[in-house]
Amino acid sequence: MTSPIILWFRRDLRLSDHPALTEAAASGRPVIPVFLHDEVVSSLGAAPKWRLGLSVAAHAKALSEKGARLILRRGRALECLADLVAETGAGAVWWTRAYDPDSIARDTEVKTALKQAGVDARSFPGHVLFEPWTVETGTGGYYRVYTPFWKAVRDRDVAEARPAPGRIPVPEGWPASDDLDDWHLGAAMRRGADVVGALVTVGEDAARGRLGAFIAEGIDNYDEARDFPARDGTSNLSENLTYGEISPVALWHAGRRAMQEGKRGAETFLKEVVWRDFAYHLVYHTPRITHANWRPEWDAFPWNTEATKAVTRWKRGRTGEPFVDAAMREMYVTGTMHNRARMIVASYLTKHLLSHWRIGQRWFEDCLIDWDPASNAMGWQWAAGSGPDATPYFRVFNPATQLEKFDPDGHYRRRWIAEGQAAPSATALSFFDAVPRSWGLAAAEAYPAPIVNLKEGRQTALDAYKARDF
DNA sequence: TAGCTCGTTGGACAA
DNA sequence: TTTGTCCAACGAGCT
Repeated sequence: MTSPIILWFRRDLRLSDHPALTEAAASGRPVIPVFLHDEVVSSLGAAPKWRLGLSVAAHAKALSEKGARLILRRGRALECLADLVAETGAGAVWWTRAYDPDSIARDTEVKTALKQAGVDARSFPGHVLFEPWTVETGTGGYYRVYTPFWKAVRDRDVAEARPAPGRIPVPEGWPASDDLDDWHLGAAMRRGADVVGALVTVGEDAARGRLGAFIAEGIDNYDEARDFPARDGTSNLSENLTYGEISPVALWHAGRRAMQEGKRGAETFLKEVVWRDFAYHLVYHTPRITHANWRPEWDAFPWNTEATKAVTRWKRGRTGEPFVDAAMREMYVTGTMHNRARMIVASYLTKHLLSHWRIGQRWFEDCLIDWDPASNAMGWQWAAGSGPDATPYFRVFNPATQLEKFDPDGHYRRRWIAEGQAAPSATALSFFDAVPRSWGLAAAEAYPAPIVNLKEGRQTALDAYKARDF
């Protein structure tokens, strides 16, 4: 059989360690790489959509260097693929599996319809280390707690990452393709692409370089340095993992090798990679986690669901709480936020402001270039207390104490908060360049007083949590 | 099966 | 300044 294989790329924009591509290239049949601006892409937030555009461009370039093309189409996935099958005579449509509910709904529809039409519609692994149905508790259920999950997978064999195919067989002619620029994937990005663009690391080669640098310089001290937001102590690879520019398998083996070489922080790093898998494990087994309280009894909790002034100030980095504001500004300017800072702003929103985690989740979804449906849902529900984690309700992060502990020299604070500084840093000033004029912010203004007294806010939250009647 | 141990990331306060 | 204890109590997962 020599009919072409349509290789439908989604969040797997790489050539190496790509099981579907490897098998397609090895088949000898022509391969038609495709990326669709489909219903799932349409629903992305501003920053992830913009960042996706960069990734797609990089992937198209990488494919062109192999003599192939990335065909772009816009519309519902099933219709686009059915059209492409008809136009090219393709006998197969292959892709890398996704595990979030929206993607599963789309993929199920596609697979069913294509199979009915006699097309070899097939999905492959590649997005996670361990597919959700391959990890089971002793009684055959799914894991709800991370540590047992980690213990269940940490000693598993993971196949080595596969190199990119040396050659990708191409069809005799290429189907028509949209022009990526016409998709305007960055149109909703409020802050200038030039601001964030200078900070992103795009594409498979760059991601691999980033991993190499982290393994060489960062992983040894990762367990300690990762907690300090002003230090460059993390891998920063979430941005690349999100779009599949690098595979979790590549991270796994790099981490394992580092562990064998005695690098101290290697195991902590591996655990973080597995946390990402755990998030996909949860989203697969309990898809409601993306939009509803994982523990339904929390539906009775009196979250504030309104867009209050306090919520607006949280979004705009104007709470008067330096750690919270620095973090929210960091996210607005760079499209990322340090992990510890994510916990702190989430705790502040859901506890001190008693606002619903969905508000924060949506804002993150709009602002983060590394937005990921599984990790974000899990993280927000963990912070709020409604998630699959036995976090006691009295665990309330104190942003002031956290600042003392994890930013003792004030580097993070000064990096992002210009007000009150005689000579503000360029990064702190860049926030005021990035925000819309309608926000009416100026670096020369006084830094706002705290909108919530931390002690009172904590107590209000504790009282509300204690009074919950479930 | 019943019992046991433990739970990513904390805070406040006492000693 | 540092260290220990309590804040509650449940359910996951193991034995």
